[in-house]
Amino acid sequence: MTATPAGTTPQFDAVIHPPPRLQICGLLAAVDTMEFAAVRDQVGVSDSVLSKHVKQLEEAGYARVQKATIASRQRTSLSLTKVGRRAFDAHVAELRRITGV
Amino acid sequence: MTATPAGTTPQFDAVIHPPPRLQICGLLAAVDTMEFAAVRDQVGVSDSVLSKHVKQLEEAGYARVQKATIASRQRTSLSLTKVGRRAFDAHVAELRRITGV
DNA sequence: CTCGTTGCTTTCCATGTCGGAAAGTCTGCC
DNA sequence: GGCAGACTTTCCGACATGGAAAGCAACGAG
Repeated sequence: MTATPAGTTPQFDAVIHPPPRLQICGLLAAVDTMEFAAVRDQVGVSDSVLSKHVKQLEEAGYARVQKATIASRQRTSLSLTKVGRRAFDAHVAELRRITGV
Repeated sequence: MTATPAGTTPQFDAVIHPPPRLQICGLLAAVDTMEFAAVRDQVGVSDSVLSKHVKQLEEAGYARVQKATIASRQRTSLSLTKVGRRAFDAHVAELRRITGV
């Protein structure tokens, strides 16, 4: 077994790599949960585009979408799953390896 | 002016980001020059694919292709230009920012 | 109860990018 | 002149992406 510094086995992940999704994961990795609108604004994409990317992360089992109706307003919050967090960390480790940190 | 730690202004670069090119740049950034065949093998792509990616890096002014006939063998060596090196560093800085190092 | 609005989702579509396969180019050797 | 080596370019078919617009569900207003 090849031990890796951070404890993560570097692994390139095509689902995470594309710019918009790398950003989404980066944002979600820093928090527990973030609202759809906040992510959309931070990433700078349209509703439809964010929705589509989140869907891909969901299908990969990396993200979770929680809908709630709070104060009679629809609130959709996003978060990374445990698996997603690991995949993200592994991908980042791989990027570091590739870019020769 | 927003100063950046490493002295590089983070800047996402779409020419560098795609996996194959990120790898190529990563390899070239670590050396002065590397031979075409060596890069091809490290990156794990075919001649044609490497050739096409290198061409894109060349057109962006990031890579240099030097052909020489040494010992009656064609030797094509690749290297990053100063601009390419800066772009790569800036892109890596941006990746770090996004992935929240 | 019906309508308009908010907040996403899904569909449609026009581009773009990618990689594999195959043909092409260039150079030196036989 | 013909052939091999080392890339290059061309020709696709397969996807991936984003913008625009139509869909939907849940309210609040009238």
